[in-house]
Amino acid sequence: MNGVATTPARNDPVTALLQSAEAVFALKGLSGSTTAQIAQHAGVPKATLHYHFRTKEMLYLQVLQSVFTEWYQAAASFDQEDDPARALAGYVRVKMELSRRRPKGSKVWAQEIISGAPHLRTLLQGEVKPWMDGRVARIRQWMDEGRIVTLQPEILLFMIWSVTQHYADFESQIRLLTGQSRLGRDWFAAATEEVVGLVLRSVGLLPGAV
Amino acid sequence: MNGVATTPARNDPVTALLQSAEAVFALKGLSGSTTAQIAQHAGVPKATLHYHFRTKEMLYLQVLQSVFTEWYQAAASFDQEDDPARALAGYVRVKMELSRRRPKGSKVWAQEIISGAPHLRTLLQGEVKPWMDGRVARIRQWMDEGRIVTLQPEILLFMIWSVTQHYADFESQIRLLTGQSRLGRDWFAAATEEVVGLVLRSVGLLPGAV
DNA sequence: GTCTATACGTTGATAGAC
DNA sequence: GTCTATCAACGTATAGAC
Repeated sequence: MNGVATTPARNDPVTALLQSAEAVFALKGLSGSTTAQIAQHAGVPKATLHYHFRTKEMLYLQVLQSVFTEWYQAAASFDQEDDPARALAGYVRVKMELSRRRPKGSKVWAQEIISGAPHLRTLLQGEVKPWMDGRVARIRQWMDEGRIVTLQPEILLFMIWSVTQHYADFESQIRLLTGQSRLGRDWFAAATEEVVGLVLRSVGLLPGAV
Repeated sequence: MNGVATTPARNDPVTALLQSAEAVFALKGLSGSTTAQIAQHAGVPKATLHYHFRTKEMLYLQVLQSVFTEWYQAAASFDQEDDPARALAGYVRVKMELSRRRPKGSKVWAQEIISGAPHLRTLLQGEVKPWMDGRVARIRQWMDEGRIVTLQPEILLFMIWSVTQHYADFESQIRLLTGQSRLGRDWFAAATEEVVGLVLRSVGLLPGAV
């Protein structure tokens, strides 16, 4: 192909097309990607793509939806702990693991948001917003109980999202600046624990060294 | 135009084209943007674009270079203070201010990185990397002197970049989740101080509430 | 369900008048 | 320097054979 790392195509053309679409959309976004690229990457003719997904946009929406579903399930880890340190650390670790395991999905999401989120408006308002409001209430309770410092809860969530997704979205920059050919599992594990420490200290958990 | 907020065109076609290019590239990236869109947004015929910038890619490179130059100058604030709290707080404030003032430039940069940074390889290795190495040395010194907690310095820089640029790149998501039609100056100022607090606490500066 | 062939609009870039 | 007109290449999507 053309700059797109080849992924072995599954026998199932739908699965192969979804995977290939995620890879191609991650590199060029919706409007910059072509159905020819996606089809070639999946090892099927263009017409097969248009048979299973009526339009390029339909395929794109399915990729976005799939990424969101996985993120949404991962977010459940936030609620499984009462202790703020455990809840936040767990959430950060899950998000970092998703950045490592599915960086292309994160990149598709990021480019859609950067482009003004025209295809995510309803998803953000209908599903992400209510989830966030619930988490905001919990964070506020921790603050009221004096368990974490007082701040605008949304800002904390934005920090966690931006820092963890950075390791997926800006992976090429990180690689170039740290001189790695790819972000391996060990490096990622070490970075994850550093990020956990940063996040916990940032809300006043963990003792500072000063 | 088509989803692109109209910016009044300058009399100077080159300036108008650079501004319009930044706006259009921010929405669609290099391959998703068309010279027709950029020219129309600037209020000039396509041929005028190709007269002043030989190819679409040349125009794109000038936008990227311009964004980098501004970021690089802003980064000087990092060195003007010996005290880590002042240095870090100042750097965060400058980066947040740039996210507010020039969000489109940040978005162009972000999409280029997400796409694998094919046009930024030399810039990142030749200019950003050396700058980072210098800053890493300073951070390490602060750690050795026990003024901040011990961590991988690069991770701290990545956090500052991701958190501050998030307010430019993911602005549409933030707007939808916080119910604002745009991120105004006052909201941004408040968010900036929250972020400053998060960053300072994350390295053990500022007392935690716990 | 899968493919080849193709319709038909859009694209980057230029030619050439002013 | 600026514009209108134009072109060859490429884009999405479909028709219709197997």
